[in-house]
Amino acid sequence: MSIPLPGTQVRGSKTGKPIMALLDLLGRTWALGILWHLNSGPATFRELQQRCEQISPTLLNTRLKELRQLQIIEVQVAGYQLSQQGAELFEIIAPLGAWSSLWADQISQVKNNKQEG
Amino acid sequence: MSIPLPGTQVRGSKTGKPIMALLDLLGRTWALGILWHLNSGPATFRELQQRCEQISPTLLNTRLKELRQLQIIEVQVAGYQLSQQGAELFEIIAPLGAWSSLWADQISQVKNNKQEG
DNA sequence: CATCATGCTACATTATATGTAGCAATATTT
DNA sequence: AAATATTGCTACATATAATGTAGCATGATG
Repeated sequence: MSIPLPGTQVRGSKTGKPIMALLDLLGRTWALGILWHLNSGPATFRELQQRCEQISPTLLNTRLKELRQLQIIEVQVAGYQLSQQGAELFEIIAPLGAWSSLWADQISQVKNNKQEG
Repeated sequence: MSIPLPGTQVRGSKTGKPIMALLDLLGRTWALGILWHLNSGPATFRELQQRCEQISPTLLNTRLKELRQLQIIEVQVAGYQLSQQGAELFEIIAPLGAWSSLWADQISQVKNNKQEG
């Protein structure tokens, strides 16, 4: 898959708008997950693999290349880590954690009500 | 693809944590895009297709089913629209718009510097 | 110099996405 | 009321992406 560089045509969108490039990038398997799991600190390739529940090395490497080229993550002695921009991006999506818990409660409630009624 | 119901095993993750279900869901092609484009108001199937740059009906329908089952969007007389929960989810990701613009600027700067040097 | 860990690549298999055609149902026009 | 148009979608063939396992090259360690 080609890198969703803002300003260029990306998967599913022809407009070149930055938001579309970003949504393409984040819409790829495990992209959000890698971001999420990198927030807990730098990690080597194999450790990141573990954090991401044994994601296949093929996919991990593909996503890492994309995220590096787009300057969301970077490599330092400590291993892969969020770049400054990546950290800012994480701050935006951080509330998804809390939201997802409420959402899970909500869905199970509805399920249970349906079972009861 | 099976529906990433929080509490169950989802694509790429075995833990069942709500956040992993959510990241799986949002990580599917056009899921974020549909959310994004629904924020501008309810839409019929064909109008939503247009907003999403002629996304194929097959994929649109697949995503809509998932998002409905997970109570992020709902269908009313006006067509498809964000549910209450969906609107809250949108509020979380809304800042991605501004972030992506800064990001695009940043990336093009670096590109230009490389060309110059 | 043997052993082990790391960061990957190769490759075959399976799962997803894309794109076009078109159908059934309802709404609209003539 | 017959013809036409629009809508919401399904079917299906093709193309693209993800998964999973094996293992190689490199550098560190005993």
